Amino acid sequence: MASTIKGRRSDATKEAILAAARELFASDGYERATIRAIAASAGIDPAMVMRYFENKEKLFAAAAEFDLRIPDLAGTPREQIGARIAGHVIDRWDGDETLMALLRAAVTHQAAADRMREIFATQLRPAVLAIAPDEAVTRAGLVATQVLGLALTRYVLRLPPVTAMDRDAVVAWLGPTLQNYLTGPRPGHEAP
Amino acid sequence: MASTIKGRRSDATKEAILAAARELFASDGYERATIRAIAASAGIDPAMVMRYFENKEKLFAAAAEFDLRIPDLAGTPREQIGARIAGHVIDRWDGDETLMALLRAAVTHQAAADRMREIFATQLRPAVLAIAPDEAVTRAGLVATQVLGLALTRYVLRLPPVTAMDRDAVVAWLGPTLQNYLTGPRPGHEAP
DNA sequence: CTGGCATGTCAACAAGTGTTGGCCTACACT
DNA sequence: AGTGTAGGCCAACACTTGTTGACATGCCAG
Repeated sequence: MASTIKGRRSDATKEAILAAARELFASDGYERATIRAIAASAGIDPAMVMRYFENKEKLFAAAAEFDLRIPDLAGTPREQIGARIAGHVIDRWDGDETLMALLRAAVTHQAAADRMREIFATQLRPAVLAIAPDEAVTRAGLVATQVLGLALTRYVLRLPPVTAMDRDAVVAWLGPTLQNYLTGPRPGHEAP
Repeated sequence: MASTIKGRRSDATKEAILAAARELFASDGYERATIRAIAASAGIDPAMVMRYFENKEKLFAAAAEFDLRIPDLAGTPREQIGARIAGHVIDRWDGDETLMALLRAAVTHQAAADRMREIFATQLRPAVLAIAPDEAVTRAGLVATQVLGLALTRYVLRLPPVTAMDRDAVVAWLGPTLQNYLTGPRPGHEAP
């Protein structure tokens, strides 16, 4: 039996398939991204895709594995948390098309939407809980509305004024919003 | 020749097709909403759809005609504009599934995304221009990020904490955000 | 009644989909 | 050397899609 020391040759093509899948799921969505196109983009036969990932559903699940990499906010001053998150979102989104694949697919595909909710529940919600235990779940939901709204209009719909904003502008505008959602008073419950 | 006084009988089925199309485009997105399913939902033959609307593309265009019905804000006090818009969004969204059809389709379908940008340019942008001429286009874009983000998380992804918020909570949380985007100072340009 | 047009149905086409099984090739081990 | 096996390709399957053309049915004018 071959040793597992330096990885089998198949691991390379498996990774090539995953890269192609992420790219096509991101640009075309779940249904338009065909197995044949993914295979062609990876330079192999469609049957290979089925060999390594059983079916399209599981291929997507493997390609849509995603870590938000929410930064540790313990060190940052409380009043800068909003800006910090806004900046992080921009940075995280630009380098990785996985989240776009997930977002595009989640809109029409059940499993992708489930995954999105799962990421929310296991990654965003706990992070918010650490910052603002009071009404944490609602606050996390509000952050999601603004952050995903930015992603939708900027990377998917490409609304001109939103794509035109540079990193600094996004941080300057969205920072205060996120700050308020995270640490602002609960409406109707102003501090006395 | 038949008089056009009371509309031809075909207008009824044409409207039935449009209603079914809106419903299926809204719940399934562009590619998953098949002509056959739309026809079945309308209780007629698939060929009828082609007779009345040439092809799927044009059927969608007809079904996705949409008016945001942005209320006239001349009467409302300037500091309540944000809350007013937030409330209007919730109301407008619940009664009409056309916008959901548009949103779901826009994510994977080019023409739908174009339509979305067009609605932004012809309906939202002018309304913002009337309120805040300074930096109006950017402000309109920011409003779009928050409003579409709410729509996405609440009606499409159905993130539990977002669907759990009632109308009042949405207005209370999003109102100030929209207010700031519309009438707040331009970041880095605070009034002296 | 008879023609003609609007309204509708049926069956089929060509293309594209996910998926499968058989076959080939090259390399690692004995 | 021979051989087993992992990696890869080809052709085909069953099915669904948008779309089309031929054929039926009703209704109104003459």
